[in-house]
Amino acid sequence: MSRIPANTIERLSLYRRLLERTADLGRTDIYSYELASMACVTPAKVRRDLMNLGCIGNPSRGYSISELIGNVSVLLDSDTPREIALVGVGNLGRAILSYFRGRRKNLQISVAFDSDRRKTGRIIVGCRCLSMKELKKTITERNIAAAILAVPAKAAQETADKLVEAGIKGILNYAPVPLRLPDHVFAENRDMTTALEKVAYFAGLQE
Amino acid sequence: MSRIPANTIERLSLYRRLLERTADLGRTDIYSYELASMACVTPAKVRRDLMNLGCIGNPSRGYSISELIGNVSVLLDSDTPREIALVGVGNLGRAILSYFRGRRKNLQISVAFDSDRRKTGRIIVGCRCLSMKELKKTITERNIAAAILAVPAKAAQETADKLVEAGIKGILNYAPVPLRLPDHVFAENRDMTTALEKVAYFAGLQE
DNA sequence: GCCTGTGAAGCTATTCACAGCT
DNA sequence: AGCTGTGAATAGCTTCACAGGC
Repeated sequence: MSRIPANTIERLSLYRRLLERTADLGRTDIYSYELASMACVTPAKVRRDLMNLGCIGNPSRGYSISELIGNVSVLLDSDTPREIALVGVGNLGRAILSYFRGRRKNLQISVAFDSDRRKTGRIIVGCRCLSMKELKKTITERNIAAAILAVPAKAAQETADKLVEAGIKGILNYAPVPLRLPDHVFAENRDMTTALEKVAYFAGLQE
Repeated sequence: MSRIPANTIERLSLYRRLLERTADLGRTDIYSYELASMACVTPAKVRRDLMNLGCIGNPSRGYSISELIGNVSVLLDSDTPREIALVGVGNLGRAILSYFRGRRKNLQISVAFDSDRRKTGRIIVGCRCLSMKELKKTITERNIAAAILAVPAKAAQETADKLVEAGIKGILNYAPVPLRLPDHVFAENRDMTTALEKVAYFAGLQE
């Protein structure tokens, strides 16, 4: 499989959602400048992304929407629906559960873990919550490759270590600390404090 | 003001938190490789970042922690405490409110807005929630420069337009759609769907 | 004429590598 | 000896710009 830039992967995820909406409107083809306008990026970027995806367009009709959606899906969706694990069912964890509830079926949070006895064994926002003791066995047996980490900062590293030990290959990290992980585990950090400080900084620059 | 890369700004936010913890342990100086290890980045990156910050280190002692924290604070904190507005007090909005509650005083969510009558006029997670009608006046009068957008996808663009009209200069966008904004308004998109699909993709690559 | 596909150029961020300092 | 500061090299991403197709 050829090398597709991470930024392109992110945009392909967005394109797919935009294209699904466009297809629902009855459109069958789309020009790069139209998709660019919807995604708020440049047409050149769209064409380069679609080239990386392996799609070819037609100068008179643009790109086939169904072909684009299909190719993105081949790339982003596993053939078998992917299970995702959530660790940490606090305020943020619950918001994440409700956010993903009923979205793309190919990518569902299918199990959650928390150390709080009052949460374990229950179903929270439609998701079974298990204890931390059950984490390794569950993730290993169900062959879960990706997890969302929504635990407090001080528990983040030890929790990440458990996930790695269980065989996790990717972590979406909402804790405000970086994770020390082996090279073969992918991490995406979504620290809110950093994001807010960045926005405040750039908001202040143009006064 | 010289041009500091966005990635450096993000790391400086992280460095500051790590350095505050280190200072609490009684340390007064730190080497680039130590800070790099804590932040999970390379020492060269740390040195380059600190150079951009305008800090100079000493080969025998490293960098003065208090000087680093001071310089980051000059850069990231306004002289007057910044107010942040939150728009959308659903599950995610409330999680964000509770996350930032009691953190860095210089950067506090001081007002929230929602279109739901049952929420407006009340105090939710310690934050006054006002109606959308009060948005423009409140943000303009209090000169709020940055906002967090946590509304459903279909309300995102119109809400962003209202924020821009009120004079907002930066938006932290949690809605799963891109925002069409004038050039002078900074946006940081934190779409969870994209983030999760990216992690799932890269988690799948190393199997 | 207006679109796509893409080599080449341009830009930005990261890393190398080493002189200079203590 | 071991660190910092930084020019230069590298890598990665984006944009240009234009040949080619409908």
